[in-house]
Formats: sequence, C-alpha cells, structure tokens
Amino acid sequence: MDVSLRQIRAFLTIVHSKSFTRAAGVLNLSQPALTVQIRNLETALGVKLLDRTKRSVEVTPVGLDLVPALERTLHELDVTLSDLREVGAGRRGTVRIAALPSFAASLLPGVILACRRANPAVSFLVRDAIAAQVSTLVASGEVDLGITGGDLAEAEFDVLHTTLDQICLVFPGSHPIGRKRRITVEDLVDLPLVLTNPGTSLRELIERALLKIGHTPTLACEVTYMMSAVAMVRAGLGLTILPTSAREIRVERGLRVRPIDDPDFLRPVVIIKKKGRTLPPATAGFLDLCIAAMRHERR
Amino acid sequence: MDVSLRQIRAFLTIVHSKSFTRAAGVLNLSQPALTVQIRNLETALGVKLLDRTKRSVEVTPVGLDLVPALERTLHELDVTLSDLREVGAGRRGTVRIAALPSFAASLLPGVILACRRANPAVSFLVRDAIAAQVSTLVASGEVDLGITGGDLAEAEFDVLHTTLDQICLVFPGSHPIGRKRRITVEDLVDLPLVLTNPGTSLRELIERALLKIGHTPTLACEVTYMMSAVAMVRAGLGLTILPTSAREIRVERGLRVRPIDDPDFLRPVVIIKKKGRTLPPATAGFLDLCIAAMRHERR
DNA sequence: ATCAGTGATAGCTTTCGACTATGGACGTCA
DNA sequence: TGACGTCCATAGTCGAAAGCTATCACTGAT
Repeated sequence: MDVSLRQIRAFLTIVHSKSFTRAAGVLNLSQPALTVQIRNLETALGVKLLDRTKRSVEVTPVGLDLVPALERTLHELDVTLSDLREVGAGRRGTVRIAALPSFAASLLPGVILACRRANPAVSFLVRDAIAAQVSTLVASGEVDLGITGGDLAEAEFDVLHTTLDQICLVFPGSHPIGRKRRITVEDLVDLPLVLTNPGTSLRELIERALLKIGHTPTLACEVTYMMSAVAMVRAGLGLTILPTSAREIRVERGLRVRPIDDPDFLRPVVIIKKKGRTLPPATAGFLDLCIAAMRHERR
Repeated sequence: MDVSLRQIRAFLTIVHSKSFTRAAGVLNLSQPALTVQIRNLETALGVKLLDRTKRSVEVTPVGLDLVPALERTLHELDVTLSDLREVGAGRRGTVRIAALPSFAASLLPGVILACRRANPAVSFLVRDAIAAQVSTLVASGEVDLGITGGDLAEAEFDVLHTTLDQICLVFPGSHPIGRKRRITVEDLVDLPLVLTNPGTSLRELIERALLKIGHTPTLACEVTYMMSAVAMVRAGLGLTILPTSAREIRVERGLRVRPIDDPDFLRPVVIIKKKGRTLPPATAGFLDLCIAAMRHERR
C-alpha cells in the first residue's frame, strides 16, 4: 500500500501525545483505527516507527529521525492549502486586469478601493493599454479580465458585461461652439482637433465617423496621453474628443465638455475574459463590483 | 473530505500531461477515476484548479500558482520516504554502539569493516567507555547497543548475546613466572601489578578474586589506558592483567600472555540493548555480525 | 489480588475509490 | 455538412479500505 497523509498525521500525533489513546482523541478517531493506521504505515515503509511498550509509546531511533522532516513537510503543505482556501474564498489572490487608459484612471480606482475594503489581502495588477493590447493581454492569459472597446472580432472571448461610453467634445469655455444646443458630427468638420495616436480605438472611431460624411479630421496635434490633449485644448491649440470615462475631462478647470449627439459617438465598452477560463474567485468578486460601478455610472 | 496525497499527485500529473486521459495512463488509473479525484480535490479546496475545455485541459491561474509549491513539498516527502525505505532495509542509517575499550579496539574494527562493505552508506558512532558508562549510555538511549561486562543488575536491558573473555597475565618474556605451566590466582599474590583505575570492571574483578583468597593486589602502578599498562610492563615496572580481547596484548612484542586458570578470570561479556527498544535495521545487521565475530573468536 | 489503563485483535458496517459503459461536446476530415 | 474520433463527465456496480464496538492481553498501581 501507499503512504497517505492520514497515516503521517496519525504518526506525528502519536509521537506528540506519546499515546495511541490520546492521539485517537485528538484526531477524533477510535484507538483501534490508529493502531491499524500505524501498522499499515510501518508495513509500507518497512520500518518500525514506534515501540509500544508498557504504559506508553516510544519512538524508535529511526522514527525520531523522521519526525522533524515529516513535520516540516506537512506544515508546508498545510500552509499552502490553507492559503489556497483563502484564495478560493476570494479573500486572497491577485486580480489581474487590463483596461483602456480612460477606465484605468476613472472607473478602476474606486472599484479597487471597494474591493480592497472588502478583502484587504487581495492584490491588484492593472495594465492600462489601448484596445488592441487589451485583447492580446487577455488572450495570452497575462491578465484575467479586460475592459476595452466593443469592436472585438472573435469568439475567443466571453463578454461579461456591456456598457456604453459617450464620446464628448472638449473645448475651452470661451469657444463659440459652446453656444450650440446640440453638437453633431458635422460640427466637427474643419474644427482643429487634438487627437490621440492612430491605432487607438478612439482615433479610429473619430476618423470613421467623419469619413462617413465624407471628411477627414483637421489635425491640430497628435498626442499619446489624454492628459496632453486636454492641456493642448486648455492652451487654445484646438479642441479634443474624449470619452466620458476619461478622468482627464474632469480634472481640468475652465474646459467645457459636451456629448456628441450621434450613435457613432456612443462607443460600446465590454468587459471580457478568455473563453473557457475560470476566473479566480477574487477576480470574480472584482468583476461584480465593476459591473455594479458601471451600472451606477450610467444612471 | 480531506485532501489526500493521491489527489495532489493526480493534479500534478494532469498539469504536466495536460490531459486527463494521458495522466490516467501514467498513473495506471482509469480516466473516470481521475475525474472524480480532481472533482473531490476541487470541492475540498473550494477552488477550480483545472479548466476542462475543448481538446485539452488548462490550469486556472489559481492552480498554476499552486503547482510549484505542491511539487516542492511532494518531492521533499518522496525523498524523505525513500531515504527511510533505505534505512528500513538496513542499507543506510547510523549504528550507535558503546563498548568496553578492549572490544572497541579489537572486535569492533573488523566488524565495522565487514558491515560497511555490505552496506556502504551505513555510518557508525562508537563510544568506548568503562562498563558503568556503557550501561548508562544504553539506558539513556544515546546508543542502541552496548558491549560490556556481564555484571549488570536490572531487567532494564535485553541481553542479546553472551560470551566469555579470558583474563590473562601479561609479563616480560624474561620473567620467571613464564616457566610455570599453569597460572592461578595464588600466583598473583605479591607480584607487582600495573592495574587499571578503580571503578573499571577489570580492576574490580581482580580485587574481588584476590580478596577471595584473603589478599589485596600489590600495586606497582595505576593507569587509565591498557596501552600504558603494557608499556609499563615492557619497561619492567611490573606485570599486568588484561582481557584476551584487548588489542594491546597483541601489538607489543617481547611480552608474554598467559591465561589465568580460574573461573573468576573468565569474565562474562554481554551485548545489550534497552528493553522494549527496537533496533534500527542497520544496527540489527551489525549485531548479527558482532555475534558471528564473537563466536568465531572463541573457537 | 484487583483494578485501571494501555495497545492489539476480531467481526461487522460503512465509505471510498476504482472500473466499465455510456453520454455529450467539440474538432477534424471527407 | 455530417460522420467520426477524441476528450472529459456521469452512472452504476463492486471490492477494498477504514471506521466502529466489543473484547483480549498485558502492565503497573492500589
């Protein structure tokens, strides 16, 4: 027969309590059960581990040598497994998530805070990246969740939640366009725009929408970070177009933000995971908080 | 249910082979058995460890974190247990033995050599000590075997073997006593003797034997080591009395050795162990060799 | 000498784990 | 596109393992 954990635990318990009967009590077992366990263990190992003698049990020299090693190993295993149970309950673990920069800066901080408040031992790994990278990160398994634009192609992902992100025009308070009641795509034509880099989903969305009415954007400046775009606008270099989710439009004073009233500027946003992948429990909890926060945001 | 080693091994095997079916082959198990093992393991831990998806099995992030720790622990355990099996087979281990100096220097080296030839990984701990100390060492468990004089009092020990050690008179080749055909206790009276310290079993034996015929030894000199005694005799300081087992009587040239023809000078020698104690397998093998060597010696 | 306490043994019962057979999902290839 | 093969899951059955109760044999203490 093979050696089992039960047998090892039985052995160690007997060594500590120096008695089959007492050990049986500790292990919630009958004394004969223990006798059999030890007999089997000794048979399996081919060594006598305990000397059953008058009045009490003594460990053989061989058994004594064994005790520290077994104890160390068993303790390691127990720690590993009890940690794991914590992970299983969602009280521990690492939430690994990739998100568009706008969400990484606006939605996530609050959600992370809430999640950490509920389970202080949970840690977070946030990768902020443009849409194309987000899906790659999810597909490769480098992160478990992705928050990205809704234009993903394949059945490689499960869509866990969908919401909409209103794209807005950002302009100085003094700009004449502020007087319009409603801003449409047509209004964007010929306006000097500060846009994010080509390849970003936002840029593509804008170009596509303008192309639809036969135009291309009038580029005032091209930047990588939305923060830069906002600064440009503030300096009067032009106007920019950012999603509502972008934190940048809220921190900069003296700028005005107005939705662009066009279905093309209501960008779908999804939370995705790799298909067939189970989310770690802590991450599943985090997801729920995310969805709740998005619902709350859209109200 | 509790986590078992089988389950952990099953999990790791599946992780490596990335397939239930293949892992089942490796483990000589049916595939459904593995399915059940993993299901039980996951239930016990409250975590999904494997994602069973199309065509192949993937480890969940949580499971992946777990693999190295489990592997390390399991490997440690395997090493510990396989070492132990070696010990159990007597191929490894430490033989701990206390012996009277005469035996430690004469009988033991050969036996140890033979034992080591049979099992090269066995190591030895030899304590050479006078009779009183030998029994103490055995009683305390500091050694497993003791070779000592036969005058031990208690039922605290098991006597594993008994032999007799002829006590001899050692004298210079030129000494007149060499002309006697037979040496008796009476011959010892008034001879200048080089004796070992009071408290040694040999000294007590000699004093007791002389006292029986109403005498006390004529002390030429008192020494601790038999080697010293022999050197004194060699220098003509007196005669000495040593057991046959003493190696010293063989190495010194120009000395003569004659048995003292008296039952009092046929000292019983025993091999003992603590009662109720199981000998480690390597030590049991060593004991057999000791007994064989003693039998051979007395022929 | 009796009694209390220890571990071992025996007989019975329950539980666990393994096997065979089969089902459902998915990928592949004609 | 449909038949097939592969993979894991499920169901039912059976045997082995492990548990329990009752009792024994031994030892040490009263």
